[in-house]
Parts: sequence; C-alpha cells; structure tokens
Amino acid sequence: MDSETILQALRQHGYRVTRPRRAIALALAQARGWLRAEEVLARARDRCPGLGLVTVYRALALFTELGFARRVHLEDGCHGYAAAQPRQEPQAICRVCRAVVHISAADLRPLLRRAAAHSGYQIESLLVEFTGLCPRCQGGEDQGIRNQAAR
Amino acid sequence: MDSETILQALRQHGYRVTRPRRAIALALAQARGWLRAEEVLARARDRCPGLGLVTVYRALALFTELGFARRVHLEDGCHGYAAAQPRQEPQAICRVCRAVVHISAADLRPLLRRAAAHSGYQIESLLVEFTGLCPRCQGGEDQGIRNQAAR
DNA sequence: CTCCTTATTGAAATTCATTTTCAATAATAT
DNA sequence: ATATTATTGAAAATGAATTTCAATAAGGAG
Repeated sequence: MDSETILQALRQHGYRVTRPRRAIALALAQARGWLRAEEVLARARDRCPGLGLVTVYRALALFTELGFARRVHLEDGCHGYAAAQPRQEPQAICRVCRAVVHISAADLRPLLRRAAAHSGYQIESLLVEFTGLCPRCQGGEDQGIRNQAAR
Repeated sequence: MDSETILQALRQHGYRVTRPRRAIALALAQARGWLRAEEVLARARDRCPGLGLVTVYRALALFTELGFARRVHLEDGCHGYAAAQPRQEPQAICRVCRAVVHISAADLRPLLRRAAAHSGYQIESLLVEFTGLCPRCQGGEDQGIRNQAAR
C-alpha cells in the first residue's frame, strides 16, 4: 500500500498534511497486518520522535473516516487498525499473523441483497470480518507467527 | 424468546441456575432489541433486587459463550447484548429501535465459501452485522424510537 | 520569503466500560 | 440437613480511548 494516497486525500478534504500524519500513514501502509494504536505509535516514532499516542488515535480516526484505514474488532473489545482503500469494507483477518485481506464488497453484494430481502431490513452499513488462517499460516501454524511483529 | 431454554442449557453444562442468572436471562429474553449491560441490570433487578453489575457482565459472557446471547458492536467500542440461539451468528440491527434479527448462517454459507475461496483463507469464525432500518422503522423514523426503551 | 490565522499537536488528567479480587452467600449432591 | 464449592456483590483496579488546553507548525496572503 502507498501512504501517499492517503496524504493526497487529506489535502483534498482540506486537512493539513503534517509530520505526525505522514509518519502514521507510513506506519500503517508498511505494516503487514493490523496494528494496535500503541504499535502504530512505536513505528511512527521512527519518523516522528516525540509523537504522542493521542495524535495516533486522532489520525487513525480520521483515516478511518476517509476510508483509508479499517478497524479490526479484537476479542477483548478494543481495536486494531489496518490500511485500507475506500469501499473495501469486508475483510478477512489471519488469527496467527494478523494479515488482513480486503474482500471487495462486490463479491458480497448478491448475498447482501438476499439477506436483506429475507430480513426486510433496509441495510445502511455492514460489519463483516472473517477470522481464520491465511494461506501462509495454514500448514504449521507457527511459521506465520514470525510476521506478528514484522513490518 | 424463552428464557427457560437458556436455563436448561446452564444445567446441561453443569452451571448452577441461580436467581441472578434467571433474572438476567429473563431480562434479555423479554427485551425487544439489544441492551447495554447497565440496562440489563436495571431490568433484571425487578426480579432480583440487589443484583450487581459485575454479575450481569459475568452472566452475559457465559450466555454468549453458550450461544444464547450475542454481542452487538456499538460505535463507541462498547457492547450491547441480545438474546440469541446457538448457530445463528449473523444479525441485522435496527439503528433506530435496536431490534435484532438473526439471519440464519445457512443463507450466508454460499457467500462465505465464495469469499473464502477468493481470499485463500481458511475461515474459522465470522463477525457479520448489518445495520440499517427494520421494516417498522423505515417509514418515518420517529415511530420506532418508542421501542428504544420498550420491553 | 515572512507574517498570520487557525488547524494540529502532546501531556496530563479524565472518562467509562469491563475485569479482578476476595470474603460472604447460596445451589446442588450426599 | 449438611457439606462442598460455584456464584455473587462491593470495592478497587485496569486500560483503551477521549477531553482539555496551552504551545506549535501548516499553508495561504501579501
């Protein structure tokens, strides 16, 4: 993923492109899987020493709103964040290495329509997260663990 | 929904059927939509004065594990709880009146398979929440609001 | 390039859902 | 009835996330 894309989006929406935001966008873009806010902080500090956790939360919220980050729902109720593209809502997450694959909503639309029809609901948004094993982690679950802290 | 079902499940799994659990199960079963832990507490206290919030959390966790409650993911990161049946994972939630409709996983399985095939992931669990308007709340969004605190 | 306006930042304090701890209580088997 | 042990409730603790506010820096105007 390219962190430049998100910086452009910031400009287009009238937000300022700052050192902290650049560092955070890069950290997200270079990560192999989702990251906790604290982990984003640690990585972004390479490029922006003195960066604060609050700023990380604010940037992640902004990126998420613009569609360039996606929240991952963790068991304990808190969140991870992964780089994303607008419109690519549903995602598959590897339990072991945290890799996040975005599933184009197009693949899901037929199903969505059918489900909506059954329920009679007028669907406005969807939260779809598949959790399991990515191809690399399927044979011998340990090998993927290496990625956990990897870039 | 019937709260008796869940009490039986408790017995079957070797858990004790207590006054607090009975009250909590009933509160959940009688609710029209999802409830916050605090709201479960308020309602369950009708039948179990002196009930503590901690016990509510514990019971909800237990019920969820047994498949008789489902967590709803709220915007602010905390959770709502709704009565459920085991295996009925995906759900549609009304934004206005909180009504929860469970969508049989069977409807989603074909899609699931297709999505999994695309991604190469070996899916172990799925989090699927549709948010929108239930049939009753679709025309004139106010009418449904009445339900919000309703039983 | 320099100045000005104002969005953005960081530290500290705060919020608030949820969990832990532990002594007291009550459900079940005997 | 009694003993065993799961369950409970209150208080305290946890910890992610947010608010506050003075200091800073982005980016447009001149």
